[in-house]
Amino acid sequence: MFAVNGYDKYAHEPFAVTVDLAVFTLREGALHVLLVERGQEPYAGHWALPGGFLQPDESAETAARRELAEETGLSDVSGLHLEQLRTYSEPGRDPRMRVVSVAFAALLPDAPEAHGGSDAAQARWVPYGTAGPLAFDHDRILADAHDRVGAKLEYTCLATAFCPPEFTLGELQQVYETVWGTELDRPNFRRKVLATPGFVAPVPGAARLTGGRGKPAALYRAGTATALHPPLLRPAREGRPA
Amino acid sequence: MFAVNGYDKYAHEPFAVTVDLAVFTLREGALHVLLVERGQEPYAGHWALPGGFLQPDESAETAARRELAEETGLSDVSGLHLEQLRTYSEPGRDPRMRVVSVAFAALLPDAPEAHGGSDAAQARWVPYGTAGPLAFDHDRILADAHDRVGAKLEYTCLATAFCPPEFTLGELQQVYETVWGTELDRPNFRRKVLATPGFVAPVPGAARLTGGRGKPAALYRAGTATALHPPLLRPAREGRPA
DNA sequence: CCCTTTTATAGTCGTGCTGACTATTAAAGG
DNA sequence: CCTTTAATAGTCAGCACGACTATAAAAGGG
Repeated sequence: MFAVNGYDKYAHEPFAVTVDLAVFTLREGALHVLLVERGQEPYAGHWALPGGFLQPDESAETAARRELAEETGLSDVSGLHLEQLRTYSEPGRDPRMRVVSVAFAALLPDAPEAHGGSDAAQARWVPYGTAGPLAFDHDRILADAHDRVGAKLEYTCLATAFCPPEFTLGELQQVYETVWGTELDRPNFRRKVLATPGFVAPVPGAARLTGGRGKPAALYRAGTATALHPPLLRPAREGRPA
Repeated sequence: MFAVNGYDKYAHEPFAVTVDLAVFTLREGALHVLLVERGQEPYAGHWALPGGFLQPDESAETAARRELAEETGLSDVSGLHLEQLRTYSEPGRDPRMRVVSVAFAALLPDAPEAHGGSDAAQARWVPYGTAGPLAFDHDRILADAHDRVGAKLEYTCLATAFCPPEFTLGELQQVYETVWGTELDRPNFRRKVLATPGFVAPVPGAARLTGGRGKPAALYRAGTATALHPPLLRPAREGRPA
């Protein structure tokens, strides 16, 4: 039996607990999200965020990383950035049963072509914003994830999580521009990043020559810092002061 | 029976879902937290964060607000700031059973003397940091909540949630100083707050005269803005550049 | 081989936010 | 009436940031 005497004055109901993942990557200068196509009702044929049930012996973080490995097909997801977003628990969010879902955002430096992994459902990278209405409340979760990632770019070193181990400052700037949907001044961005200790570390003598048409760019690695003091604020939108 | 056919390839286990609340207020210039004393094992006699089980027909937010009303004894908690922190789901966090807990932070402008509410367990305001080891993983939850609140003071108008409907700029400054544990320059704080449109709105002709010894301070209400652009950054600690 | 294009990198200049500091005003208390 | 206390006003320098210009180093085309 599930009930335990003397825990609280309320009898407690059991809930199904799932994890849902908003997995972001940059492909060809555009922000992409990993989606799976649902094969069953409800929302059969709709796209949804990858996810699955929490198993008895694992935490939500462990389950999220397991699902991430399964859906992306990557063998090693241990170094990837995975961050808990929030938990969605509205009673009607799954029409069949009561499901409480812990949502995560994951950031990938490069996108291997998605495949179903061990699941039958196919997974696909979709440009952010082009997916039609997603199943359940996944539109909301995805929008919340995008907001969170955009906000964390301002005051953390999160942007390097989108980049391969060695990257140029131009690639790092593209992360900001793509996620924020704005353009940044290149010399100013460079000055700001280099002036922040621990944000990036130069790779001595290395330069990216592959296919570039202009002057080869110096390569950098992610530094040891995690926070940005002061933050790298995104440009104020119209109607917003300062 | 709880299982539903065809949901996913995994058989899913049921979990108990609770909400835990880190309720903060300012009493006599010090940050206080609402704690309850446990009467039963495990952790009998230890202090713990208030909380309880999620009921079948309510979301975590609804449950949190219900618990907040019960534990504080306040009749109207609808205007209080309540914010989801994150979800704690490590398998061993409750020694008896598998419990997934959605943690919230709540901010109160003024602290009514706590009482047990409808619960038998007594609730008490405790200065932040003075409580001994809390039950379960509640020390971690409380520390996470404090971090979150401190960080959100920087870039949101959250500080007004600690203040009564009408407050002075000195009281608002005390919120920052108390939560951050630092002192701020009064003229500079004033300049910054007044220069941020929508942070506070003056109450025309009103001044706080009660008991004050110096010049009476003008009264303000919370403005319509929610975010601070640019943010009000806390002073850099030693060893931290910029 | 030169010239254009492209991209990275270097530097300049002015504005505005901020920290540190001083001065003034308006109350209470002895 | 003078001191104390706290709020409010104002000053000044440093620096971060936006906007902008200039130079360097590659590829490509005639």
